[in-house]
Amino acid sequence: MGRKLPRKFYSRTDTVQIARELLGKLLVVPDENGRRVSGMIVETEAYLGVEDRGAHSYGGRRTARNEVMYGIAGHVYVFFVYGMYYQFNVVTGPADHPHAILIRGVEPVDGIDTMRERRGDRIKKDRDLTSGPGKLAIAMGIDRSLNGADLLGDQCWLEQYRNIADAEIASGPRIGIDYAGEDALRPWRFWLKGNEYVSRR
DNA sequence: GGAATGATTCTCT
DNA sequence: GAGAATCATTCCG
Repeated sequence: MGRKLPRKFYSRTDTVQIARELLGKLLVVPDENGRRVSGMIVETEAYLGVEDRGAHSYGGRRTARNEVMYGIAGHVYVFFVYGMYYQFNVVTGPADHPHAILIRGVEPVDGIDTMRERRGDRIKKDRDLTSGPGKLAIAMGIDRSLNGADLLGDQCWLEQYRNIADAEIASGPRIGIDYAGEDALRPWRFWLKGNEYVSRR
């Protein structure tokens, strides 16, 4: 069992670099009985604050929903989209530097039976448990109650897990932000080449 | 107050 | 590959 990544990991200003480094880290969210449910991060996307049309904080937009993006690095930003899915993000950089990284895919490590229960019987292949941001939120038990949680606290956290070589990492445009114009083309999505739990390949 | 829409997924065809 | 599901949040008036 690893130990929690330090605040310093999150508070650096280069969010794109942090998004790369999140690959291979373990996301741990204990269940209601305190048992570990975890997955190795295999896909991330960086959202770069005020100058990124794809980000909720574009142009300095600051609302009740995205308030935690403006807070201390190493906290969790959870929001709800499409009337049915939660998205799990990690806040990076200094305060008032509203950057965040979306976790889009994890490979199940601990508590895979719990994940199967949460996802329901219709999920036949384990591959479909956590290969997408909405799916992994369901499987990991992520909802609104985690919004604003501290990754150095006990509700959820990240641990060192596997070392990833640069050659294993691929990058490309982010998903689902066509409205962002030029910024939709920026290669700020990262994933582990060939991993089954990447949302789209 | 009301209308529009989204950092998605699933189910057909 | 298209269309539905489904609602909190945002923006405008």
